[in-house]
This record gives sequence, structure tokens and C-alpha cells, in this order.
Amino acid sequence: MASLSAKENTMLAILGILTIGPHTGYDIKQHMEQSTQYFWKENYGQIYPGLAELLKNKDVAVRVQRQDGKPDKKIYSITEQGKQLLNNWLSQPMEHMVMLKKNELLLKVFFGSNTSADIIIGHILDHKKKLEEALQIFLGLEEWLLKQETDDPNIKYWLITNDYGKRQFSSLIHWCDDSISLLNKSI
Amino acid sequence: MASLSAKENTMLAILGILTIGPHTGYDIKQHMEQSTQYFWKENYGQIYPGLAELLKNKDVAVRVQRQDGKPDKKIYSITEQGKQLLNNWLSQPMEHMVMLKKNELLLKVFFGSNTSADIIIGHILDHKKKLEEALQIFLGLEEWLLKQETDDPNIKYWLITNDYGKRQFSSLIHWCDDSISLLNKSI
DNA sequence: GAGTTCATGTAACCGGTTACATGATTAG
DNA sequence: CTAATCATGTAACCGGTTACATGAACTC
Repeated sequence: MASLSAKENTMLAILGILTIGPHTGYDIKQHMEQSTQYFWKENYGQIYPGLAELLKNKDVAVRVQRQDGKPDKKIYSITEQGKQLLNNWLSQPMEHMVMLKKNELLLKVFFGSNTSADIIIGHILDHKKKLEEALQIFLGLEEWLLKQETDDPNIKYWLITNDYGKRQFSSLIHWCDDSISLLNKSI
Repeated sequence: MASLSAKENTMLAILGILTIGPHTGYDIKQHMEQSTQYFWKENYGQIYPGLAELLKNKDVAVRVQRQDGKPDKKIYSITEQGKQLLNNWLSQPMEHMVMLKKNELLLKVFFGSNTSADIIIGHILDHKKKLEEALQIFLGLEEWLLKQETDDPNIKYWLITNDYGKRQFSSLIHWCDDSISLLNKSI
């Protein structure tokens, strides 16, 4: 079980997807876009080299499926060793700080006194619209997850991660409303 | 008013800080760590080159203050042209998506079925502790802001950005509690 | 005909982070 | 005696994003 350093989390995210079932590199990206997209996403520039290194370390295995007209499919699956690696990573504590992503909206609001309140209100309204659209996706996903077989041990965890986004976005929609009325009051 | 491209937001963040008053590069970092740290932070590797380019474009001006024992202080202030640039940026719409930062905690929770519930509960508890500490900072900052002169037009905007963090973190603390009890139920 | 989907992969670019270099003063 | 603070700046590293290359099949 060689250490991974560097692109570590990328590779663990790939390994995680492979616990669900065998995937091609292409599939992995598609899968992430449907499930983990709002907190984790990789692009091909990371996935293909990541898979190559996982293969080199024997944490995954490949089966090549011939196709014509398209490049051959390389279907990857997780090995026992890969499962151990994932398991070890899962139990490792994280020293990540609680820090938000760089947020351009907040940067503009923070310096809002340098322009008119209406402009800031406009930005917040735009943001609210996007939050509401995103919230719909979480609600749709929740509904879908609740319909699935209850004996799949993943469902519980997937509902929890979905709930994280749901709550966060709901509270931010309220922030938009309250901030707008606060700014309107003082015009 | 030359276009900035690239490191654009970094430079606008610097310009924004300079609307509050003249600052050295060193001060700007300190200032960001106290005020915008949870949604915007730059390091010297960006601030010093950023200031150099802003100076080249005449969006800021410098005054050098001799010091002995330390490098001379370069005190930057925003020019009229810089104010126009900032103002223009403030009114520009953003096409940022609503997307969270890559979140290692959620990645582990998402793949939680590959380990024991206790381990995931442990991670969530660790996270909760950090959220609570961060929330205290927001509450402290809010208290301080409310004590300031009410005629400073910045205060209102700073309270709003602070509130963003406050709400987000509060709702996530609840998520921690609810997720833990959900995971405990099924052990 | 143009654009999207499937499917692989590489190369270049670009920005953010860390480490290094310098060096006096003050606090523990 | 060590570490932190003030104060500037550069260089190297590293990872993430975008674009490119290839090419058949299918949809609009």
C-alpha cells in the first residue's frame, strides 16, 4: 500500500466511486456530476492520470472492452488493496479548517458602501435565484433517494450529504431575503 | 483604465481594502485576516505583485516611509482612477455558480458505508467543534460591529457579510447534531 | 451541416501556496 | 535562547482548468 501524497484526495474520490461499482474514467466524471457535484468534482485532466497511478499501485484493476468507432472502454474496479486504502483514509482525522470558498458576492457586499444599495440588492437577488434553483436539485435528489431500496447502506449517507447542501442553501436563501429588506429599509 | 484580467479579483480585493484607508502590503494581509478571512484571503505572493501592477496602472499611489531596522514602509492609497475601477467592478454581474468548496468531510460521509458509523460520527463531532469555534468569532465580530459608530456606511455591509457566515455555520451545527442522531439510531 | 454524446488521453496555462532571503526588535 | 512581529519581495512547486487531438454515431 504505497503512500499517495499530492493528488491524494482526487484518487480517494475515484476509489470511492469504484466501491459503488466498476466504472470507466468517463463514467466516473458523469457519476460525480450527478451525485457529488456540489462538494466534489474532478475533470478528465485529473481522473485519467489518477486512474493510471491507482492502477500502477494496484489499488484498481482494469478490464478492456473492445468497441468500434469509439476508443476501447477501460473498465476499472477496486481491488482488495484499494478497499484497504480507502478504509484507512476514511478513518483518518482531517485537519481542514472551517473556511468558505472564495466568495465574490461577499466581496462585493463587503465593499458595498462604495456603490448604491440597489446594485448590491441586484447581486443578492441574482444569487437568490441561483440558490433556489440549486435547492430544487437537492430536493429532487432527496425525493429520489427516499424512493430507493432501504437496504442499500449507502442511501443513509447520501441523504446526509444531500441534507448538508439543503440546509446550507435554505439558510442562505433566508440570508438573501433578510439582507435585501435590511438594505431597502435604509434607502 | 486598463483591463486587469487574470488576478483580477485579487487586485479588486486589495483596492477594496484601500477604500477603508491607506495600507502597506503587510497591513492588507493583516486586515484581511481580521475582516474578510472566512470568504477572502490573499497571501504575500499575490498581494505584493498585485500592488505592483495596480501601481503600474495608476489605480493606487505610494508614499514611502523610511524606517531603520525594517524595510521601508510602502504605504499605498487608492487613486480616483482606482475608485472608478472598483465602482465599475462592483456594478458588474457575476456568473459564478452556486457551488461549495471541495469538502473532504462530505466526501468521507458520502462513502461512509465503507467504514463504521462511529468513525463517521467522530468526524462530524470534530467538525462541529470547529464550527462552534468559528461561530463564536462571528458572534464576537457582530457584537463589535454593533458597538461602532452607526454613521459609518460600511458597518451595515459588514454586518450583512458577517451574518452570512453566522447563518451558514449555525445551520451546519444543526446538521451535525441531526446527522449524528440519525447515525446513532441505526447502530 | 452543426452540435452533442461517447471515450480516451496529453499539454499548456494559470493561479494559489509555501519556502526562502533578509534583518532588527520585542516578548516569553 | 527562541519565537514571533514587522516588512519587503521572489522563486519554486503543485494542482486545477482548459484546450487540443481523434473519431464514429446520433440528433436537431
